[in-house]
Amino acid sequence: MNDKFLKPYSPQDTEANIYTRWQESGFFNPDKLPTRHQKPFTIVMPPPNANGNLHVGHALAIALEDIMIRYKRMQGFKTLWVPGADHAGFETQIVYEKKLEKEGRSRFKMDPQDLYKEILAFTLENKGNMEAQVRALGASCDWSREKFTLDPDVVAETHRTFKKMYDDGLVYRGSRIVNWCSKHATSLSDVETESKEKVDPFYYFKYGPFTISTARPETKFGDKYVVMHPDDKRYAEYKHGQQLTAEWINGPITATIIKDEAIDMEFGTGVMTITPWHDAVDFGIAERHKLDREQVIDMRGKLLPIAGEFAGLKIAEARPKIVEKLKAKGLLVKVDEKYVHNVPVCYKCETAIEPQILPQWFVKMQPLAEKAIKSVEAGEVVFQPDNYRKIFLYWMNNTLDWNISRQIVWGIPIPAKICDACGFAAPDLEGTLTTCPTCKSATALRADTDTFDTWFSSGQWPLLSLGYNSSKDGSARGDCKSFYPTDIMETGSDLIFKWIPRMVIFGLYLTGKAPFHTVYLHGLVNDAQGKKMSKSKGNVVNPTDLIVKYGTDALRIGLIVGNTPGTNLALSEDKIRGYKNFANKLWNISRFVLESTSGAGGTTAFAYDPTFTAWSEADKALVAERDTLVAEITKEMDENKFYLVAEKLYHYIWHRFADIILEDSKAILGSAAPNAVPTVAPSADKTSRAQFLLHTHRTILKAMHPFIPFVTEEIWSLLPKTAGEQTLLMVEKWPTA
RNA sequence: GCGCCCUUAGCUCAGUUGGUAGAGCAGCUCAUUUACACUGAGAAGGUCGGGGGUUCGAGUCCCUCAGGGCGCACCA
Repeated sequence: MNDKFLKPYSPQDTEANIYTRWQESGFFNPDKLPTRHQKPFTIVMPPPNANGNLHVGHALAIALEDIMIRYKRMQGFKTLWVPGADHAGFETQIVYEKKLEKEGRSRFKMDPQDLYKEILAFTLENKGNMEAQVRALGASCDWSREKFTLDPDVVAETHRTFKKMYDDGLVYRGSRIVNWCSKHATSLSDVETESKEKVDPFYYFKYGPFTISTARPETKFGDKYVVMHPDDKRYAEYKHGQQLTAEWINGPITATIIKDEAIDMEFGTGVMTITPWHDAVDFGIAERHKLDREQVIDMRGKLLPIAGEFAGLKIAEARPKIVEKLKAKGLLVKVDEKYVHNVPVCYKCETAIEPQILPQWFVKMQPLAEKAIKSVEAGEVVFQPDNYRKIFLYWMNNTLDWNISRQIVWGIPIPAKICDACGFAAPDLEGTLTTCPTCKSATALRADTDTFDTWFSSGQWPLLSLGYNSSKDGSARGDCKSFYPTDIMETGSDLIFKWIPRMVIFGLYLTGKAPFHTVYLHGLVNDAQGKKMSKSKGNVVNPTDLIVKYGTDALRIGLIVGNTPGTNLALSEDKIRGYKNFANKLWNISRFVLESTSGAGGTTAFAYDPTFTAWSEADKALVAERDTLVAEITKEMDENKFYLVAEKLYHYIWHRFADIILEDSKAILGSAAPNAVPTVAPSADKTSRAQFLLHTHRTILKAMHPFIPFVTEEIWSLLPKTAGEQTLLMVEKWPTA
């Protein structure tokens, strides 16, 4: 028996060495696996943001994906787990802007190219840091295939997709209302906004013969359309298109009556004026009736000249002054001081979103969403847990065209030319357009300075990370040839909107195949009381700290047990400490098994015999019990019920194998070795029990390996091997009953 | 407003097609030069949120109420 067993198991002295051994074996790379590994099994890692440290949610994701991969690898699949790093466009730019702010700098005063270079350096530094943390978690991913979301081939392929979609009529440039964050000075997609409850005064004003109401008087300068429901009997005397004069903020205005069903007759007075430039509903009404639209607020949140004496003021300052003026003119009817409503805010800075009409690139969603719905309804993609299927379908049935232009530098540039003279806009991948094809102007034609929404490229990630290349249609397409479609997409449940639908859409659009057959969604990792971790509450748990204290194995299994897909997990340090004890228990079990089956002076009394079947009566029952367990957990592994498997194995190993079977074995096997220098043959009962311990010990190590890879691999390395056994446990066969 | 999820032992959670309630942690009582104190043995602890229904039988299926969480929403 190896002397290492004389000391307690030390994860700190073991894990890094084991990881090196795995990496040097080459087995993370599917092409280097032994020949029994033929059928591909693929997971693409959701690339962690390369802008900071991993949090404990990442640790859960890595643990889950690694369990899936290690299990399948042991079963003989040709496993590929593609690691990645995300430049995370908008998110990283915000992290960097905060850093600039602390240094008293601002991106608005910087040359965009310098800013890009600085963020790139920052990201590359964090990328290395992030990768080291992924390794520390034991991830058996193929680093030789690692992809960064700004790698040149990723950028080139994203550009080609943009062009293809434009050619197919699925991408267009349009002046539509978008979500504008005036702090970050960029537009945002609908999933990048949140709604927040606000209490504001709600004003009622006289507008010609009507009383209208609003929470935003500062947008009302240009309002010249009065809208009411066509069925509203109160206003039946007014006809659609009829004109009338109304006294308004800066003098009389000619107003036009519009009848539209978007109006809620129950709300307010049932009459409103519209501001199409700064309100999505109003924009919709204006679109339907082809009405004029005028900008009132500029891109930094200040009033434009249309506001007359109020021009140049910020919204917050202007609002009370405008109300004051209307009151003085006798147009203020009443004010509800406490009007509760939800306003959209930027999901990062909580600045109120100012809708603006901007020329941007949009993806036409409906035809793409229809394909995704069909695919999911046909069962080509299944969700774990199943209720996310409903959420997915609801989302796909209610799509709006997707704005993919961002006014930030950190991202993939949009390869397009825009003509400021005639409005021409089209992709120009090679940069060959120098004069506008429509109006022939050379001076008005410029390159688009915007970048893509990160999700435009991330949505293609299963393809991009596998080297998909649409320009070589029909020929070799990198790893996509053998590994696409992938098998499982494991990610956080919050990405059910932001990411999953886009991957399904792009996969179907570009290849006709959904990018994965299973979506496994994990929940949030909360603190021990089930409260969300946040910096302000001070309850954030850093995975690296836990690894240092308890070892990666303890952290991994602590994150898995009691964690069902889709539901949040309460993580307590006690739990992880308990699993550190478990790793040590396994260590001592190994020591006992080796000691009690080996002879004195290093001779082996009982060598592991894989073909042994002459079980004693007592051991037959134990073999049957173990085989039942193996059959159960194999089924549960196939169903991705890792929480059940981990718990069952834990219970069997500790409370059956160690507490009962090992204790009983002491009496059967005698004090230590049966006979160092055998004078009589060991009894049949002794042989049977010794073989049972040796067999079951190996079964336990193999079955636990996906969950606690380090300690099981370390123990495996200390076992005397029999012919046919692999040097590394990671490529041993998964046990069979 | 619409939708989804949750409510089971002190705490955190399991409980597969309906068939006599489970685990981990904490707590309690003992034991202890043991493979292992990173330990063992034992006991205790729940009318499964309330009410109603279906059924021979409901933690599980249906209805309803209450509490908690989350998501979506263009009532100006």
